[in-house]
Amino acid sequence: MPEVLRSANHTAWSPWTAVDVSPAFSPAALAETIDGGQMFRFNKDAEGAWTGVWGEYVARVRMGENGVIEVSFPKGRAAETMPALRRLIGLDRPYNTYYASLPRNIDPVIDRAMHSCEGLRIVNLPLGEALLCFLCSPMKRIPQIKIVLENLAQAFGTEIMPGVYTLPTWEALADVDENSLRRCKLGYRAKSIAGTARRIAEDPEFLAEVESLSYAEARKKLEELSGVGGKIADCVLLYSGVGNLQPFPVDTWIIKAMSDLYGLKGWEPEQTSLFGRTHFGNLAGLAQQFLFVYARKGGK
DNA sequence: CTCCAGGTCAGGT
DNA sequence: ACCTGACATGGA
Repeated sequence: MPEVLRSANHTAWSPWTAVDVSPAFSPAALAETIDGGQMFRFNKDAEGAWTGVWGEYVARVRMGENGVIEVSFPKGRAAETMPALRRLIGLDRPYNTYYASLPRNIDPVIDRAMHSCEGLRIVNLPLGEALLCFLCSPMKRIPQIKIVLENLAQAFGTEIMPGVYTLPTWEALADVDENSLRRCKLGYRAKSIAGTARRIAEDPEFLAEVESLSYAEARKKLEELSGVGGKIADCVLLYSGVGNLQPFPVDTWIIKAMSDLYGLKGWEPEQTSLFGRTHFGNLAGLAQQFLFVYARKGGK
């Protein structure tokens, strides 16, 4: 974590402001929403507050009294950052309705998973940023993904506050060779990022087109990119909001959860993803996130 | 030392 | 259509 963020800098940040939302975040839900594998750019400090960067925005978030979250912004930036943060973590979405629409009455597994993380939301990152983040993700633990992305931000992003860097744009990455990417500890994923940067440079409307397509078509289009298979395409679409809440990303944790909790022994990822979308309908991505959290906590 | 991690792809049946 | 190994890096 950058030094400037480690110690409270009262001149740089607005006072903490309570944001009352419904449903309320449980502490677990807040942690899982902003720092549980949907996003990788929020870091927790010694006081328990997270500081995060997305797009050109920076914000701090913490759990306040009585389960009400509190937020703080760079001084003078509250007016534009508050609505951006609300969009990022889904505060203006009807999650009470979403929760009531999941099949918890007929499915005790999803009911238990939802109880374990009351208030969980799905984030809405900029599409290009979600793509970059999940291209760094295969065969890495979440802490390692966060380190690699911080390396990329410091090497090729923009410093928008002392010690705070945005992720590089795809335009910026198009000018970076694969070996320079490897120095950010990307390993073999450097090739995917270089290839994707090249494709987007040749076809500047690529991401705008993805945003205009249906979920199924958008998924297919993203899979044209190097390093993007079904799982990463689903993560990119889910955590950017482009696929609404339909995508059901299937990783090793979801394979384990669906095998252990739903009896889908030996099912392939594509089969499992279709099962999720069929069983949970157009909120499959939200159900997936509850199951992901539940599986990682060992079913507690 | 060995094993595995929010997978994908190329190269073989 | 399926199956298999390779792919970088770091932590347990």
